Amino acid sequence: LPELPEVETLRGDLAHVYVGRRLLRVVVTGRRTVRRHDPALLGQLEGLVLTSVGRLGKYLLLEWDDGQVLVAHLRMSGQMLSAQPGSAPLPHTHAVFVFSEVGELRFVDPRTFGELFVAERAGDNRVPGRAVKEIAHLGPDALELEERYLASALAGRRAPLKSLLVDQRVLAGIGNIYADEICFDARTRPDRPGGSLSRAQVRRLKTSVGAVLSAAIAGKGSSLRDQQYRDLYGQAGLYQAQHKVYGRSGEPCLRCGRAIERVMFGARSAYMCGACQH
DNA sequence: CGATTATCCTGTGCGC
DNA sequence: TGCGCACAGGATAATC
Repeated sequence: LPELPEVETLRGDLAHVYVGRRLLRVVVTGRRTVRRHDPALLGQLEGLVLTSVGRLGKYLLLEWDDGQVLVAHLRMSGQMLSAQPGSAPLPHTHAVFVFSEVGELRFVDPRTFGELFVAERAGDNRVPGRAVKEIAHLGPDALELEERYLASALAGRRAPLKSLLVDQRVLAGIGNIYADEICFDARTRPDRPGGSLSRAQVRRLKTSVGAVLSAAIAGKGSSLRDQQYRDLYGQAGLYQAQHKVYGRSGEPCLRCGRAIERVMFGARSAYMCGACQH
């Protein structure tokens, strides 16, 4: 399940391989992959040179030399894979981008929740994605989080902290796995009302957001048992070995030894230690 | 605002 | 060994 660390890992690899290369051809075969506009619009990118690869939250922003932006979201099962032209495509390959010199970029997505669309940049482009109106509702990127903003975003909120952390309008980039890991690192219960955190707890939470996400990026993201996250080269991430709570229901807390529990709220679950998270 | 439910979808892994 | 089904959850919308 790609969240910020996985998307950031992919962003770096995409930039490394494809920036400066010319897009020769685009073929979209997925019926649902481009759904905000006519899939044929992707054809407008043919002949352009990729100038940068940005990221806002879990959205990838591939910018071209005429100002267009190809926006991509992997959702649950999307993958972007480099491939040699002529090699056998994986099942569920929905789009293929053929580049000069460096081969193909393939969009593979079994569950078809992922999407691609072309946007026009408009206005402020200092922060990647901010000039794309389709994702204007996103809060600040979780890696750019400021303590003052976090404090104001949580103030007065009765919703569970975890619900706020995974709300992309509040903060962009955090999903189910890292919300649990961040709450554990901050020693804060995920089911606490967001507005109940003290100033010191907000500060610690802010630190944990940065620490957990940075460590996960260093570990090239998390690949769970379903292996749905793969990097550009088809490799699994490494950070799952460092998960402290996610998926560890019943196993001992690495801090205090108490069994990790799984608590439900709404239709979603959270993993936490009932002894050292307050 | 918040809580809840549903929708999209396929691979996996469990119980029987 | 095989079948059926619950489950996984990111984003969004609808309803109360």
